[in-house]
Formats: sequence, structure tokens, C-alpha cells
Amino acid sequence: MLTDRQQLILAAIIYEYTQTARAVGSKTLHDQLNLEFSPATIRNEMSFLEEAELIKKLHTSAGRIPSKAGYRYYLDHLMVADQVSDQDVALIAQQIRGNFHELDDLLGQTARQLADMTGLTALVLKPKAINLKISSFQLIQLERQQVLAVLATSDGKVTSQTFRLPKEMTVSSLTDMVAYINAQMVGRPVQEVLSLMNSEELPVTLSRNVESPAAFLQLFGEVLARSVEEQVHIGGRLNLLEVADDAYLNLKEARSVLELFDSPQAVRQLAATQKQSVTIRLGQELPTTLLQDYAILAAPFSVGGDDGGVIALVGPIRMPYAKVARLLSTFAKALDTKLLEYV
Amino acid sequence: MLTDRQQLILAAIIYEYTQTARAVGSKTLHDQLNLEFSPATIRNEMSFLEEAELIKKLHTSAGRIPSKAGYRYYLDHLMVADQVSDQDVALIAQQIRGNFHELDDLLGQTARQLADMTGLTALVLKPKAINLKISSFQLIQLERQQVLAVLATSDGKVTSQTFRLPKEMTVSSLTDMVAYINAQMVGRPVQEVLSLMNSEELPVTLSRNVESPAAFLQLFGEVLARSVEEQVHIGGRLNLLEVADDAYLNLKEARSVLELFDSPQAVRQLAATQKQSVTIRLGQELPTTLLQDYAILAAPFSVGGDDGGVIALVGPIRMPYAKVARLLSTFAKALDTKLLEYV
DNA sequence: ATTAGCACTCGTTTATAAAGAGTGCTAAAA
DNA sequence: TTTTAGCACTCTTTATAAACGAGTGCTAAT
Repeated sequence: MLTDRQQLILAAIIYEYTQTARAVGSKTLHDQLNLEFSPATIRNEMSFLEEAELIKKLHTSAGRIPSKAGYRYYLDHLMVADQVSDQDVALIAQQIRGNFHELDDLLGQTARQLADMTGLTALVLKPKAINLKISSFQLIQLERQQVLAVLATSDGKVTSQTFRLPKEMTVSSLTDMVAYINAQMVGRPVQEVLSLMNSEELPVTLSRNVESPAAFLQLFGEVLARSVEEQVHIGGRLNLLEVADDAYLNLKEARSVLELFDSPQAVRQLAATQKQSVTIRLGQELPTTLLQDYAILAAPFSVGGDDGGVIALVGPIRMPYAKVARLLSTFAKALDTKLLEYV
Repeated sequence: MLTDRQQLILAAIIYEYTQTARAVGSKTLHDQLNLEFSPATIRNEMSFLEEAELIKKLHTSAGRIPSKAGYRYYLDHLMVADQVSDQDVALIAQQIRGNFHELDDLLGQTARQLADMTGLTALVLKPKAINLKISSFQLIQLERQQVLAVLATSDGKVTSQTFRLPKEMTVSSLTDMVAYINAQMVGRPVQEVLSLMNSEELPVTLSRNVESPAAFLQLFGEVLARSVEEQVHIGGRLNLLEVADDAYLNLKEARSVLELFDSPQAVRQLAATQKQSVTIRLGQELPTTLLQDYAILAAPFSVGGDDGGVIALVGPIRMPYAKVARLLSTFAKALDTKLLEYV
């Protein structure tokens, strides 16, 4: 257990280091923060903190920097959430309140805005849409056997796919069934319809309406599946380059980190969180060694009752956690309320 | 005018430098390429070439590297186009021949493939689609006054937009007009229809069918306009980072270059070309100072008779032009034939 | 016209020294 | 017992100088 003074000093070191990016020494700390005990005392406490592996030296005669364990301790015990300025709250609310036809537009815009405000990289994962409902399903004939299937869902998204009808089939032979689908399925959750399709029930019903339902079912299923595909929005990707403390960066590392964020699966894995509030992971706690020098803050949100949405921030371990965490949770809350509209 | 030997030496310097990324000296050049004249002779010729500003020294006692004018001379007079290996031609043809529902999928895939094969950044600009035809236009009612407009075009693309009907209007009141549009407009070029709309003609006709055509026309126009929006595909964006000769790169520069390619307008401007074959521009010939150390190769292609498509490559000035130029024109040709399908 | 020879240049590497920031320890002060 | 002043010591950073080496330009010989 750390004494109050030790905690104070640890927090001070993290504060200083976060600001200046330089190892902080006892004298600097004393002068900078007007502490009422001497550099020598600070040195003594520092060697205790170092013993506890909460801070470390880059070399024998250097000042201290926080270790990853030190950040961890800080996050778990010392951090006091910054107040988000009223101005910022207003800004966030205003932006998010805007009118977006499509949920994806809103989420993309949110990611961009969060990235801008923090200077970090923002991730927004749309949840698996359990409650997403079918708004309409239509077939549109393009030419001869070319048909366009269009599925609209309650989040405003339109999924479409062209396909070729088997020779003997005409579009009009399908209209009954399209009508049936619209009568029966509109307003029902996509996921529910998908499971209906697996459970023989729908196929049986359909076969009364269509001669060869198999091909059609496959098409319908494909479009349904694509409409609930999980999607990832990223804002401020290039902020990932701002890890280095100097003006030059390692080409290979920079490339691999940026490449990592080109893979939606990888991003999804990175941002995953179970907790109900902001979760912070850093360095070796992250699932990839590529991000040893990064930290990720993640907060859940829900879309119209569906759980599983995540809004997250990625940045260098040395970052102003208090401020950033607070901003993130403000965004998460704003999304939570706004997204009740997209049921 | 350069003598044959001077040309030979200039080409040799460019070759060596392209391979090794190091200033090339007279002795190295002699040894490396088994030239039948001595280093001293080479030195004499070199000082002539330097006088002509085709090559330069980084400092007094260093070897020579090509100047931008040197590259220019090489490109204009000396470059012999490499043969693309049959294997590569086959690969390209095979990939492009694949079946793509949407033109944009094909172009995106092409950009990625070209980038992979060259290690550079590939740009593909879809031409202003003069001949793009309307395949179908439909309205789909979502709920009460929410309507989804869907426009399918001959390139396989589906453009959709939700909008809200004025209170007094019902979807069914529009069906006549949708039928009219499909009867009259399907198969006609989007651009033609757009100009019809500006020229009062269509509005007049429509007003016979709809009570308040203004709002509807605006919607139709918007969707039409979006369907012919020019689009840019980029492959291998991160290859832009591979300019530096060493393992470290300048953060600021790297960022601004990558940011540049986030703007479709900027990309479009960069790739613009009038010529009928591969155009190569480098350094100060490019429209932005950000790309002083880059070269751009651009080749036109057409989509079903529409001119204005461009496929381009961006990379460091020091690159194997012969090989890369040849690959690019192979791609352009492959696209030209393939795209006859998307009329 | 070509080439061997050689002095000269200038960036790069290696070596050495001085400066500076910060520590750890000891002994005195509180 | 806790805190602090003092000081020697460590290790990076910066500065200075010397040795190295790739490559040039010029001159004189081929």
C-alpha cells in the first residue's frame, strides 16, 4: 500500500511526464509543483516507488518515468475524472443531435468528431443489430433476367444486390412472395427472420408461394445477412502516427500499426469491452504486441436497446487519461440517448 | 545534345541509383556494369552531364545522383519500356476478367492489385459517366411519410435516399409518375436526363402527372446527381510511406502526404491527364509542393465509350519507371476492353 | 581521346573530453 | 524517527578533434 505522499508523488510524476514527455527528476518535480517537502525526500519516495515497479529510470542517472504498472495504479486508484467543459458538452450534443438519415452516417461523424477533439484515433463499433427491423423488401427488374433486390432496415440503411433469375423464372412470378414478405416480415427484427429461415418454418410457408424457393431464399438470406453486417467506423486514423516523442518515426512500425486498423476484425477485437463504463487497457494488456506503446479506452453504448456497441479511443500510453476518459464517456452517453431514435 | 556514351552513362547512373539508392561514383559504375572505358573517362563525361544539370552531387566529394531534369531526359529519350512478363499479363487479365456486379467493385479491386504488383500507390478515377444509363427508378414506402427512392444505373450501382413526403401527399399519388419515368427514362443516359430537367422540358411533362412536382423533381435530381458522382479508388495508400531511403521518416511530411490522399478532389487533380498514353510527371511538375519527391504516372481508359477515366501510380521519384510504366499501360488496356461490358 | 596517378575535399566514423541533469548515500538537523 | 543538505558518482548529451574513405578534378603520360 502506498502512503498518501507516495500517491501524490506518483500522480505528480505522471502529470509532469504527460505534459513534457521527459523523464522527471526530484528537483524539477519540487520546483514545478511547489511541493512542501524537499527534493531529497522526493528522492527517497521515488526509490520506494521504483522498488514497487511503479516508476522506472531509463538509465542510472536519469529522472523517472511511469512504468506501465504505474499507469495502471494511477488509473485504478488515483485518477480523478476531469470535468468536461460545458462548452464541449454542448458541442457534442449539438453535433450528435443533427439529422442523419442513416445510422452509419451518424456513427462515422461521431468517430471523426471524437478524434478531432482528442487528437487520438476514435473507433465506433455498431452493435450486432438484434432489434434491427425490416422496413421493406422489394425486387426491381433491371433487364431480362437481371433483378435487383433491395432491403431497407429501420436504421435507414439500404442493402441491395443484383442477381440473375433462372431462365424459366419471371419477376412477376415472385411478386406474390414479395408481397407476402412485406406483409409478414416488415417490422420484425432481422435476426428473428434469419432464424426463421434456418428453422424450416419460413421455407415451408414460402414454398406455397414460389415454385423454386431455394434460390430465392438464398438471395433473401444473403441480403438479410449483409444488412446486419457489423460495421466499424474510424476517425483520425493518422493520429496513430503521433506516438513518437520526436519528429521521426519508425517506418515499419508506423506501417504495421496503420495496417492493423485497416482490418475491421482486428479493430473489433481491440475495442471489445464488457464493462458498463469506460475500460482502459494499455501495453501488454492489449491483444496485440503491435500496440505495446498504446492504450485503448473503450465505452459501451446501445442502439435502441441492442447492446454491444462500443466507442473507443486509441492513443499513446502517455496521454491525459482523465480528460480523455471523461470526453469518451460523454460521447457514449450522448449516443445512448440519440440512438433511441433508431429502433 | 548528348553523345551516345553520355546517354549510356546517364542511363547507367539512373539504373544504379534506382537499384541501390546511393550516389554512384565513377569507379562503382565502371566495376558494376563492366563498361569498356575507364573511371577517368566516366568522370569526364559525368562532369559534362553535371554541367548540363542532368546529374548532381550531394556534396563536393560525393558520387552523382540524377537530378529531376536528368529523370526527365531519361523518361523522354532513353527509357525502353520493359516487357511485362506473360505471367503478369495473364494474372492481370484473369483478375480483371472476374465477375463484378458493380463497376466500382472492379475498379477498387484493380487499384489494389496494381498497388500490390508495383509496391506503389494506385489511383483509379472513374470517368464522368456520360453514357451511364438509368436501369430503374423506384419509390419504396417505409412508413407513413417516409419514402425510399432507389435508382439503379447500368454500371450496377444502386443509389438510394430516404426522404419525407409532404403531409398531403401519398406514395400512391406518385406511382403514375414513377411509371412514367420508367417508361420514358430507362435506358437513357443519366446526363441527358439531368439536362432535360434543367431545360424545363421534363418539368412541364411531369406537372401533368403530379400535383406538386417541384419537391419530387428535386429529389429525383439529387439521386440522379449522386449516381454519377465521380469516384476515386485508391490502393496501397500506405506505400506512400516508402519514400524515405532510411528506416525513419518525417512525421509531419508523412502525415500531410497521407492526408492529401484522403481528399478525392485532390486525388482527382493529381491524376488528371489528357494524353492517350502513359504520362509521367515528377517533382515540381506536380500541382502540389507536398509531392516534390514523388512522381506520378497516369494513363487514360474509357468506360463503355466514356472518356475521362484515369488509372495512375504514385511513388518516389526514384523508381523503376520502365517496368512500372509498362505495367500501368497493361492495366489500362485490360480495363479498356473489360469495361465495354458496363455500357 | 583516353587513362593512370595523385592531391584534395568533405561526409562519416571513432575517440576523447567537458558539461549537465539526476541519483544514492551519509551525516546533520528537526 | 523523519527530513534534508551536501557531495561524490553515473551516465547521457554535447562539443572537439582526429582518422578514414569514397569520390572528385586536374595533370601528365599513353
